[in-house]
Amino acid sequence: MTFKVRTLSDLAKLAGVSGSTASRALNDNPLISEKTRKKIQKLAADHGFKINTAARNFRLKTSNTIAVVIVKSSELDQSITDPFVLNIVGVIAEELRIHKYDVLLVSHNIGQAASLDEYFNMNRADGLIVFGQGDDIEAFDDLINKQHPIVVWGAQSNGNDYVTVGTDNVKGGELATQHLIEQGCQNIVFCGVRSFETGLRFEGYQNALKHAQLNIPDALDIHFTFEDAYRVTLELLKQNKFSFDGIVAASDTIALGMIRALNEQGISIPEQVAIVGYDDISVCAFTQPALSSIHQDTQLGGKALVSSLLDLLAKKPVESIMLDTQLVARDSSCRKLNKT
Amino acid sequence: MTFKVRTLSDLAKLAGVSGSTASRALNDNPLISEKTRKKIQKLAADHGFKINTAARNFRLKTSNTIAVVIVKSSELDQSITDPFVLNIVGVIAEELRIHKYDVLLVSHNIGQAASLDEYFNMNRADGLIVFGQGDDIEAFDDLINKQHPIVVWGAQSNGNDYVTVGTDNVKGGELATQHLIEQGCQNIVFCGVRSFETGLRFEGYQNALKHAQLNIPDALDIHFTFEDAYRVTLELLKQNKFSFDGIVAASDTIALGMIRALNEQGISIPEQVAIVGYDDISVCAFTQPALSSIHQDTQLGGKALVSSLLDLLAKKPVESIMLDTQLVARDSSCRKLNKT
DNA sequence: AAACTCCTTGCAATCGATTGCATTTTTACA
DNA sequence: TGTAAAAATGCAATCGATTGCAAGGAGTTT
Repeated sequence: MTFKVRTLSDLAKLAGVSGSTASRALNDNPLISEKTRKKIQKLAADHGFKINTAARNFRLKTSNTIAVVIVKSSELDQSITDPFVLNIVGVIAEELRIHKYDVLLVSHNIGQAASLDEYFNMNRADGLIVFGQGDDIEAFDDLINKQHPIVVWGAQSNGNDYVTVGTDNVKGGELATQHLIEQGCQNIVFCGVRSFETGLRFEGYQNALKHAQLNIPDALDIHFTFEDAYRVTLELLKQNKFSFDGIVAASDTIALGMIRALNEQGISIPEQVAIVGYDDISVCAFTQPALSSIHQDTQLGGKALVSSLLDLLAKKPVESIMLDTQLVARDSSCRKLNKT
Repeated sequence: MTFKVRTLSDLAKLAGVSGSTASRALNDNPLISEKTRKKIQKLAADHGFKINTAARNFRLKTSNTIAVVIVKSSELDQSITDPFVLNIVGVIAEELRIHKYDVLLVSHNIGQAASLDEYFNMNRADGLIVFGQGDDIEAFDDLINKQHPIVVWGAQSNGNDYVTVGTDNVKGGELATQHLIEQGCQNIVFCGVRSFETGLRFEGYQNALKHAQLNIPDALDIHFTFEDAYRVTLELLKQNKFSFDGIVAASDTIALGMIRALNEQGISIPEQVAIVGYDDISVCAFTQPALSSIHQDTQLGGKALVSSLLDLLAKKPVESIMLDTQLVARDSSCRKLNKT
């Protein structure tokens, strides 16, 4: 029975060489002769020796880790359980695995004292992918130190100098609204709490309404959860304050919660109220009625985030990316128009 | 302008003490006088000094990290994008953050040579939370080294000697099936590819049918995605091979995909076909018809996984946990029964 | 004031892998 | 065979924080 080979020098002793040789051999360094290399590599494999990553990373001042940071703007912010965010995180994890990076999953309260720098100071991550620009873009921007390799999911703000990857939120808002207008809606409401990203969607929504010379009602403040959307909508309906014939929802979760409430109150979709969601999460195609939505591709988005970050890490110049976005029209918004 | 305080000895120099004193001061070690401690802590705060975690972890042979490992049994295994899994991962991340642990998110192909031991050898994780017992329970069990602090989401297998946390899958299968029987279904089919966990659900389903002396049709092999469920169901319907009046789906994603296909073909739910899903993901309450489901509580589950793991790390004795599970009956399965 | 505590602080080794430079071994060529 | 060049290997320092042990200093007791 051989003894347990725990460290590099254990391995070296076993092979009758020095630690340096063993180290270089395992790293396929050509300084070491082919023969010695093979011998040591075989020995390592036979004894199930695995390099101590902690020691290695420490010595090399690297972490081989990318932190995916989900910033919570408030206690009510449920981003970390939103299907869209979780889905894109899944894509990122898979993508980074291919590039041999570890993924650290972190949720960070925007209130907490520390900035995101700590992940670098503490040598916990080589780079950051950040979600959640939230509603206070300046507070958010302060978190980001442009010296470090960071990519943010979202949109460019006026003064920000970090790299972003996201979709065209203004266009998304426009597309959704235009589509409803084309379906004959006259009184279209925007639903979703204000954040930097939803603000842009709201802007697009306003553009479309102005262009069609339609009235712009106050937006409904709804958090990004089924429950809140359901609650708020039901309340309005019961109070007879729901006078809209079209809804642009800031996310699919919101749209689905609203649909539920509308259905319960016997309001037909899309005839009485047409509705378009946002994100195009995978259930959309499978709800009843199927939910029209603005498609944000999680595969594309996740991969773009990763490749931009890898470029930053490689010191290559990186531009922010705005991915295209498009409307996927389904039953929840498509009226069979009678042309009279 | 003060110079950048990067290391502990930078800080020590600045304070005019030795590195050891600085280290102890920051760790609130009572060996150091109150006065010195406060002084150094203030200095650290003022200069934004953060301990280098990599160095610290290396010295202390800890990682302060829990790896959440999602085992893929095959290329078709989409676990990492399944809403239920992602949701519980979100809960775990939040919970571990409270306990000051970092979360490493890993997806691991069951095929790949290395066992899960590597995460310990390489000092990357202090403990593991593992998802995905898959279909080959022996292959899975081989991955788990009982010497290490590991908690698995799922069920106890015959020979396994690791700690599991999960819900009562047999009971879940039974509940769903009994419910459908009570609703008057005579020909109930089980839908979902075979895995260790779904096998147990299938067992419960069989128990209920046997008890009611009903026929047990062959289960339908469907992967855990909307798309596959939709495709398979549509195919059967078109070939007139869909002769069931009740469906027990192994997951909600499967149920939703099937509902979509049934709807499209004009089959009414629950009148012609009643259906119960599994997991009770949050959309269930908001689909149309609302989906009946077997509730698996992600909050409870996530917290139980974490607390069991923390106990293991603290060398406390830990028993596997089987959480209770229950049926949430909604429109997709509740017929207005006419008692004649 | 000597002797003895007790309280603070510093010295130096340690964790395991990597790497610049020095040293030894091998090869090549005159 | 002698010697230079090339190839292979080893020595020892290094990354930054922690900690057992030693040492310095203040205070107390007889």
